[in-house]
Amino acid sequence: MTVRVRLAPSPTGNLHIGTARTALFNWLYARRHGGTFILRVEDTDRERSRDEYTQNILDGLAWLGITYDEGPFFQTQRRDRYTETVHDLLERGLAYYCYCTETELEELRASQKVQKLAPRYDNRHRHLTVEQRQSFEAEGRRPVIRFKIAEPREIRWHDLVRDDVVWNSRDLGGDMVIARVEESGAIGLPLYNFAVVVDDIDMGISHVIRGEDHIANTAKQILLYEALGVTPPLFAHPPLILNPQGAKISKRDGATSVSEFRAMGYLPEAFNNYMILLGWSPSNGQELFSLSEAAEQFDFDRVNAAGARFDWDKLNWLNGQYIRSLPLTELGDRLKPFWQNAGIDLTPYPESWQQELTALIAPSLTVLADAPKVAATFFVDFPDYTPEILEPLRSEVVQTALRALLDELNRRESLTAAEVNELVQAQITAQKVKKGAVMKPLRLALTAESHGTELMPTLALLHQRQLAVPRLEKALSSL
RNA sequence: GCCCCUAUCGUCUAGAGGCCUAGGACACAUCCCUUUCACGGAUGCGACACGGGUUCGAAUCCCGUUAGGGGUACCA
Repeated sequence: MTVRVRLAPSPTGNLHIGTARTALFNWLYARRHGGTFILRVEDTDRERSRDEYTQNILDGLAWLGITYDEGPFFQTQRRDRYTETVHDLLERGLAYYCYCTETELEELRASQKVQKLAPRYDNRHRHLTVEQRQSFEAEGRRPVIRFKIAEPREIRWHDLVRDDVVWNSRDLGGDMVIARVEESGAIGLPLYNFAVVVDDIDMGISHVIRGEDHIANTAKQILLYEALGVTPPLFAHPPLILNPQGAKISKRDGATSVSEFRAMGYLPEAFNNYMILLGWSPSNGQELFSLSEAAEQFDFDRVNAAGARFDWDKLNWLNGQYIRSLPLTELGDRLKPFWQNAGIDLTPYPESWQQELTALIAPSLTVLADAPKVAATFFVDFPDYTPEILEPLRSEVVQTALRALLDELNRRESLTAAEVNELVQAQITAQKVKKGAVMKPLRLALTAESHGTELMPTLALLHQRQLAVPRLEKALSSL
């Protein structure tokens, strides 16, 4: 079977993490089976669709490295096909004009609620006479097109993630609206469930892979396939990504769109890896893998049917793993926008210095955006010394040792971390002090911080930029 | 309300009737490395929701309960 799958996002918001994972599952499945991955933008909701969202979705997919083989197609450019199909259904008596007003429908639902019944359309306009239609038209009512849903009836399909799913047509809410009608009386824009089916048929989609929230739509769509005389595709409904509390993930949960994760400094490799792990696992139990590694064995029999909670800790861990596995030059490149964002300009410094800095801070990074903070001390002339911070420098031996070190530093213009280490060691031996007694005061004198990146390379990097000597002098003189 | 889906450590998961004294990863704790933090290494803590069946035997199959999630549009 030729695999043709699609991602069908609607441009009513930024690329959502759930959509991204659906994209991933589609992409992996296509890759695994040598199939085709199609991108189709579902922009029939004209009130909510916006071009900037389309752009955000395209950018997000590109950033993640999720490439598509066909598209992007836009539903608003395929109106003729929908109109044609609506006419076909109308002619064959499978669809009809419904003139109910919004108010009438609201009243219907309200009374159903009182009777503790499921809200649904009662198919009241299914058999309108010509006279009734003309009278509604004369009232100026604007109709919609509804597709007839026969009841009761069992609809079942074999879901690739949850095996057999059974639905009764009774629970579908009555005859469904498939298209609006324009003021001129012409068929207007189609509604989601209908447009999807027409598109999936036209595009030869073999597998519909989408979130669990679409399960109810599948039953409706299968009916449409039948009406159009087409064998439905196979369906796979992976579960939703839940927030840490176990509910549907929302804006309140910190971040929901791919662009936000990008801005926070997550690597696309790590983000992809994490999203796949949320619901799927390779047979060998491997936790770190690339997209292509996953594609080699991805299948729905290993996709969990239960929803997975989003866990920042694990994402952070993965991101750290990927950051540390990056070649230094590559990590340096990826860090660039984050330095820039923090107002730090690295260009005046030698490549070698930049690279040593990158190597020094790499173990401390969880996300790329951490870099400016971790490396802050390298981009100021002097840290903020206070009497409390410099307290450990008051000891006579410490001062002697630091002065000796200062003299040595003054004599050398540039030092490597290894040379700094030797130098410090030599001074410690010469001054007959304990290393532990010197290291902490040295760090404080250099950075005014008690914790930080490895001290010897830090000193070397500071000295290369002529910052170490003045800092030591200032620290010693402000005692 | 009604319909559908789901149910293994705090979290993500392995587990397709005996291999399970339930494995791994994250988190957490302790120790080691490092006279800092981080990284890294080691060890530990920690789960089959509950109740009935089926079976010689059930985390695995069936039913029910409970809990969670999703849906219930002239949104997608």
